[in-house]
Amino acid sequence: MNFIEEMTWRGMIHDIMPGTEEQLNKEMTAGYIGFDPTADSLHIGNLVQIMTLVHFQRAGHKPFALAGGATGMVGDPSGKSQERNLLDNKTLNHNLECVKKQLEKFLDFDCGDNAAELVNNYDWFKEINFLDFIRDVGKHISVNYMMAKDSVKSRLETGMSFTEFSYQLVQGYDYYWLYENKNCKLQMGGSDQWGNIVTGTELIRRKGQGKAFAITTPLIKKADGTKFGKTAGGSIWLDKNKTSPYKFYQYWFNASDEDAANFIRIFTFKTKEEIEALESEHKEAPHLRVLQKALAEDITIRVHGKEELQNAIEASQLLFKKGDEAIAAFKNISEQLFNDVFEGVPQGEVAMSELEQGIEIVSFLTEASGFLPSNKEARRALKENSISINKAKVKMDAIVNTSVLIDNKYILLQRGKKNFFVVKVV
RNA sequence: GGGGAGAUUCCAGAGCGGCCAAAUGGGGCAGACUGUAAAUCUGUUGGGAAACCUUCGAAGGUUCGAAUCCUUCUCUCCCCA
Repeated sequence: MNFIEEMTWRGMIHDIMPGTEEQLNKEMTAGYIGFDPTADSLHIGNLVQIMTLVHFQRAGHKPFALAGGATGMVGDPSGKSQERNLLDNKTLNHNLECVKKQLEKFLDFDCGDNAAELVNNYDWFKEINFLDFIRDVGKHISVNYMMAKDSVKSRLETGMSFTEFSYQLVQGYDYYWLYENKNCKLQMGGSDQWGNIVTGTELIRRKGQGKAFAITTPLIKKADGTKFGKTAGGSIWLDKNKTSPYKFYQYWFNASDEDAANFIRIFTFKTKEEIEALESEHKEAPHLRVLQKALAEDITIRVHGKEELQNAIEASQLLFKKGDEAIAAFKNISEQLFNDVFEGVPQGEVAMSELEQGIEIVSFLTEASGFLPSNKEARRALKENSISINKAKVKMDAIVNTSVLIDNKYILLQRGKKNFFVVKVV
């Protein structure tokens, strides 16, 4: 199966420039995707592009991952309704380093002819001065053409700086440069990048008299219409310090049936047969969530490794066990495992001396442990019957004392099904 | 430079000088139903046990009383030059 076929059945192709498939079938082709250093970590939205590059490499082509040291300084207006604030150089460089490190984890940089390469567009842009750029590059692209782009058109009402307006030319030049210097004939990216990519192929056609191609991936959507990769707490990051492996695992595990079926095609390398088998298994016994499980395991292991996955699974099992079973499991846990398992779960501390005297539930939930922000919130939660201590629901008038200690050290607090909090007694 | 519009609680968006901690929708959280799913229904969504306290871009002022009136300032948007 070739690259295009692979991408097609996985639902990862949104738009493709005519002639692309012929080019890919003809020879080993170099292709690239750009990543902007807007944060100090990539998030799971970028994972689509990463997977695309990996598929590309697996199909025998040569992938380039471009870190946008230069484009990051300008700011891509695509999909943005407002002018963006520019990052200062220090932040930008820090972000760039972090992003580079993450990208290196996914691609094979040492496999001969089609080994992946990492490039930074700042390396060629730092040599270019403004006058040369507007003479040699700007001359080939008309303002009319640039204005016709969606990213520009949609901003005509609210306004847009010259800086952001120029963005497509800067990105276009990247493509041109890679075409000239690395024989790169394909650029891929999210569907919002189509305009920018096409400016590049246009530049290659006019300035380089060459032919270059483009593929975009669809914007990933969830069935309920909410944004993919975002939770109330923010993005799901690939950096485990920003999103713990436990949370990361849980994000995928909690995917709806419909989403899980789409995600497993996009974010794993499982074959069509494997996926279809999983799907029918899932249909037989939906409550087992085999689809979500397979999805979550596959991605977590690739991003965080086997060990972190194990911890995430153990934490999940422990936290979602029912009643006595959970407590039993909890009691047997070693301190080491406890720390690993609950790394991503918020924690607080309470003094043993206080606990011995007994603490009224409301103040235990707030001042003593720091689980909930205010007494009012605590009362509300108790009224809603949503608070559990060690998996058992508690009432408004409860007094917390040493009798609820697990292993003489911990208390597991919980609000609702999914919000956990560990109190360590010191 | 000239003219106009606006800034409200997480977001959008109402808001007669007293009955406004502030309508409504969205989002969030929780409960029921489940499968740690979706859909649906219900409750809740500044702090305080309460009296009451702190909030409606900022600072002053008028008033017994201001998110609502006045002054200045800051910021945003639109139109004209």
